[in-house]
Amino acid sequence: MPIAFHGSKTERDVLSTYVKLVRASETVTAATHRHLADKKLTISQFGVLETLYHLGPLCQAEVARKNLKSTANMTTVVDNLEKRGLVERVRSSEDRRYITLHLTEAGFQLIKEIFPAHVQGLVKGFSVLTAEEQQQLGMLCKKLGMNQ
Amino acid sequence: MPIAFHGSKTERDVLSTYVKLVRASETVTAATHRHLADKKLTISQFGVLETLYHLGPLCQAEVARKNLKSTANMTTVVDNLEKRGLVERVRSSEDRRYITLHLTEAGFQLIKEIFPAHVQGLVKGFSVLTAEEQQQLGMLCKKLGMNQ
DNA sequence: CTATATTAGTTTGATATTTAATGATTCGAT
DNA sequence: ATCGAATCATTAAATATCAAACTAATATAG
Repeated sequence: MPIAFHGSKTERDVLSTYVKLVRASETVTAATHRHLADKKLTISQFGVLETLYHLGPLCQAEVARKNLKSTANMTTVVDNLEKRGLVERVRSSEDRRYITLHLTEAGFQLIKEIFPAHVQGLVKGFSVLTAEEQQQLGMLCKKLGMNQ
Repeated sequence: MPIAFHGSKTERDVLSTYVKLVRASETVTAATHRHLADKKLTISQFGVLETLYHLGPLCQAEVARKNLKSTANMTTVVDNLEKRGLVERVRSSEDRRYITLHLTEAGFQLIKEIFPAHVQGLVKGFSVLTAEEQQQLGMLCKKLGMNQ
């Protein structure tokens, strides 16, 4: 017995918009990260490498915040990147609670090599929208993301 | 040594829009699903219950498709829902490859109880946008999601 | 100064998630 | 009628993910 949702129009509209938002995000993400499999990188690992590539050495908690992840999760992801020799952990001498993450030479070369394809994938994924529509989408998403 | 990204304007704009899209999706999702912790439900478990609640009994592969997940993942999530007595697996007699998922009475009561709060959370999350902006956002996301 | 609070990182325990391989079943084309 | 392709579900192995509890280090209030 299917139970159709009989909320108000506002509620039905919000549900519909929400589903579209999540699907758009996940569809574009899946498509643009598909090429990462070739390099045996997960999306999370790519996120860490990209963060360090563009922002330079950062402590784990900061990388976690930028990637919307917990510090516990960051421990695991960094463990796996470290095993592969793509990042290095450096304990800070000023404040010994902090561990600064650095790209190794191998990590730097890898992210430098794959980042352009990532950007091209995004450009292709967003090409169904005009520049103006993309700008509009960004503005609306920014409002949503800043909330809470 | 931070490496600023020096792509074309198009590339920089796409990257910026993409980050906002993902953040919007994850921010709204996290906020609206926070109350699930009270019921010891994960987001994925909620997704399955909600799908069955609104569409009626479905086979696992169908539920997986609607939630953008793999069938292997669905096996795990359903295992955990079944352990708690919230769903039942029924092997189809017509085509014995299929397993139809049914909400149990307990599962039905649970999703019926928590769904309104879920919708209210979404309404609140989206309230930073006008109805027209939400409609616009949905339209743009739909285009993105349909691609690939 | 000392007690308390806060912050960074880890560990543990549980669930999620994917890919690849496998078994069971059905479909389809010859 | 049968062989091969396709589909559904499961398993295995690896990684991800979070909350909660914990350690270590620093900051702050009294």
